[in-house]
Amino acid sequence: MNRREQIFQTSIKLMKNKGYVGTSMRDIASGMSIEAASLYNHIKGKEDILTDNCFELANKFIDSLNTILKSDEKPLDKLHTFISNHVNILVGNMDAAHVFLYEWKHLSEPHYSKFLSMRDEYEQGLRRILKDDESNNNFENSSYKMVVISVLSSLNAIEQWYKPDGEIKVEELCNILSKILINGIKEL
Amino acid sequence: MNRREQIFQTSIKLMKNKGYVGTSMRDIASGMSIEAASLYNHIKGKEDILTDNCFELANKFIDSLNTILKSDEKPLDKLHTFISNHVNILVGNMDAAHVFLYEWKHLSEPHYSKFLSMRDEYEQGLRRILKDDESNNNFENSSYKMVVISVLSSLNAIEQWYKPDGEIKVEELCNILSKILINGIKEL
DNA sequence: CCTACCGATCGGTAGG
DNA sequence: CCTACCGATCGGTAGG
Repeated sequence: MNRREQIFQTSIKLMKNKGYVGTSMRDIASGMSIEAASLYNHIKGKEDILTDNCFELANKFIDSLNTILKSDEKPLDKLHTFISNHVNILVGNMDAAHVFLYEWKHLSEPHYSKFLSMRDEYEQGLRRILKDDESNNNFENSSYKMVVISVLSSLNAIEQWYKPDGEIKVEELCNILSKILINGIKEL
Repeated sequence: MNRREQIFQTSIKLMKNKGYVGTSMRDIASGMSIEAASLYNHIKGKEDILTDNCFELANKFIDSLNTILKSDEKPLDKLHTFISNHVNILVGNMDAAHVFLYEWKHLSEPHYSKFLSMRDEYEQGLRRILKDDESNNNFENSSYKMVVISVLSSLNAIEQWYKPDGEIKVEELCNILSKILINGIKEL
């Protein structure tokens, strides 16, 4: 891991606890036992950290979505794959996911707008998958936004409680969440 | 509404968009067309705003919980009431709820610890209600934390998409969410 | 409710 | 990677 990646990892951990604005370059430097000025040999500025982190994850989610949309799986299988991919991205990037989920609003333009449009693309993708699954195409149009956000919120909540070293394995996690969510919406 | 309440309302709206740390006393003053120094005639400091907001909502949730726990409703009805109360508190305080949900980590001690213990109390209360409902007492002990947080996250997501003036009414919202969540967990 | 101001800290730069 | 430093802004106070 190079110096730049070390700075990112240190920053993300601090920002998870103190927020993006509440984490100073001196906090980050101190966490790496160097001076704040030295950070600028590896990154252009504080915003680099937030921007790179947010889009690295956003790209992973969008890549996953596009792979699913292009595949020839059956709709219900697509939904399973979507959930599984989403969970795996989160679990594989717990600290980064927290900053991605809760600090993106501090992105400056044009990143802010770009991020929002990627999030929208992702939500529309899940909506597409849900609509193609005929086992629940009987709920009203106005409910889709709610269902999509509810499902994503439940999945994203993993970041709040899941311990990668705990007793629950990732596969088990995917299975339980798939059951809860698919049962929940199929009879709407 | 007195001056203090106006300051709170202005602050909460700003903090929803820019975060607690990212919102300065000068931002708040500017939003009220006064000088920053004048704010201190009505509040002791910036922390007042966050602390009061977080505990006002925390108390509403805990009060709702205690009323339900003391009632003699059947377990499944308690669950319905819990969901309905939770949704109504959120919908009745959309801006405040956002700050409550995402800015509490900037609380200083002893408020920070107090807040966490209240959140824990609320989660344990929902766990109690779920356990007493025999229609889903068949899922494993280790799943409760996950189920509790998933349910709360889905409910809290309302704050992200619900428009109080939109086509979906609060009662309808409670009904749909009850269905999704109770269907989702009953077959676990 | 204001003017005037405080020490502390911010992100970042110059220069080595 | 450091020392030394910049202008801007922070939360907050004194005094009226």
